[in-house]
Amino acid sequence: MSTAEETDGEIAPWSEVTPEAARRLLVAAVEAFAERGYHATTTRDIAGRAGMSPAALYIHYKTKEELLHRISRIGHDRALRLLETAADSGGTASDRLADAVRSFVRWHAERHTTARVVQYELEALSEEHRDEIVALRRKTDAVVRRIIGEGVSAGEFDVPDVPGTTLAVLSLCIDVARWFNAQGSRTPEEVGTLYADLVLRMVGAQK
Amino acid sequence: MSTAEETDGEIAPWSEVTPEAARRLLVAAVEAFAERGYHATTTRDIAGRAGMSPAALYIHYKTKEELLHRISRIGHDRALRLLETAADSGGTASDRLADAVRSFVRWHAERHTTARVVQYELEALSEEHRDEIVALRRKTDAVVRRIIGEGVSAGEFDVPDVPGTTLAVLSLCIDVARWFNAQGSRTPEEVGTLYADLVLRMVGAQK
DNA sequence: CGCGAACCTGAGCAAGCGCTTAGAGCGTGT
DNA sequence: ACACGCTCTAAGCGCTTGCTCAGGTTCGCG
Repeated sequence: MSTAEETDGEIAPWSEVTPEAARRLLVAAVEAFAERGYHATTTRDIAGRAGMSPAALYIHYKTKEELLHRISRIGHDRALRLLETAADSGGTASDRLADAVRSFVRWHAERHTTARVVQYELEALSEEHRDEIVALRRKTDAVVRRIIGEGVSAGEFDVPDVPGTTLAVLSLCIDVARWFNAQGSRTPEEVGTLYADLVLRMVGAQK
Repeated sequence: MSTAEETDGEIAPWSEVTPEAARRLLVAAVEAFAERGYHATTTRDIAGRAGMSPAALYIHYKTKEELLHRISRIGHDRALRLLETAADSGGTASDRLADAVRSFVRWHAERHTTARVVQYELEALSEEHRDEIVALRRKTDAVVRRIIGEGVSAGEFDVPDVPGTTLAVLSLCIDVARWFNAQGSRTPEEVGTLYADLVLRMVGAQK
């Protein structure tokens, strides 16, 4: 019926999570958190989806919150790496910004289940864990701001308010996780391309 | 210490909610839902904030979910009216789109507490209630799409993908509720102005 | 004054929550 | 052969949850 590897219609990149039972629990938690939200999800539901008893969860994770933290941590790491790869590739600022937006958006669409948890359940984290995640988000922000700043310096972009525009660009991309529907008519690829174009317009990139 | 009327630093527009005790409960619920989320909020917390016993809540509302529905309904009505007012005012499509975005964004920033509940707690609603709210959202979408469509017809805008761009514009505005911070450096007015400019760029409006 | 309606509280119920514990099953090293 | 460590379960503990209900207070109105 459902293999542990198949979620969101693609191979789930949870290979770093071992052993296999811990990964199954984590994937189940992602699905449950995305569907109902962290607080509305019970540990019994998570364990059930993973085909285990409720107690099995606590062999691999100390608390329900630790599960959320692990998910959030891995997701943020992945998203940040996507952006950094695009930012460090060669090409003009326009190329790099378009690349960054395209891959960032594609990730949020393809893996919207994960992204929803990663982006919208921050407040359910403990204080220390939230601080750690917020630091990752600031890095994300810095990467995009740098690209836009370089585009302005190079005369490629026309942006009166760099921090504000950075915020808007990231906000636009992140919100894809909220509305994207796999049953909808747009593929992640299409949304990525559309958004890259829109963002280039926002920064007044030369054609 | 805290009057019932003062929330978000402005006069709360909950005047349609009577009697006063029901309004106090509703305002308390908005605050609590915005802070912790619907599922993490207890009826005891809501009643406590309103200075009442837990049982008092059930004199004015049948369930906790009814409270959420009332909040969501009123909020969506208000947001939709803001957009319609801007859409029906005279002027070019650019003027109307800028107006719509500015007031819509300003509302999401000024009343981000309410907006957060309105925009991010849809899934906690019962099926019928959610259907009702989704219908309002479709209306919202239609208003913005109409403005953009008219701008394209008039030759004011250059938009290859009208539905996609509409989605992106609304998504951008709505997400303000998530990140806006009253303690931050930007006023709702400033964010509205910035966003109106960004959106005009997105639709390729003539300068 | 007295009556009824509207409003609110204290106490608490049934259900469900996160999490714990005792112990069973089983593959592995010696 | 056997003890060990790892994984998992059945049962359930203590607590909190949404919600109820019997009863008290307050008020407008005759």
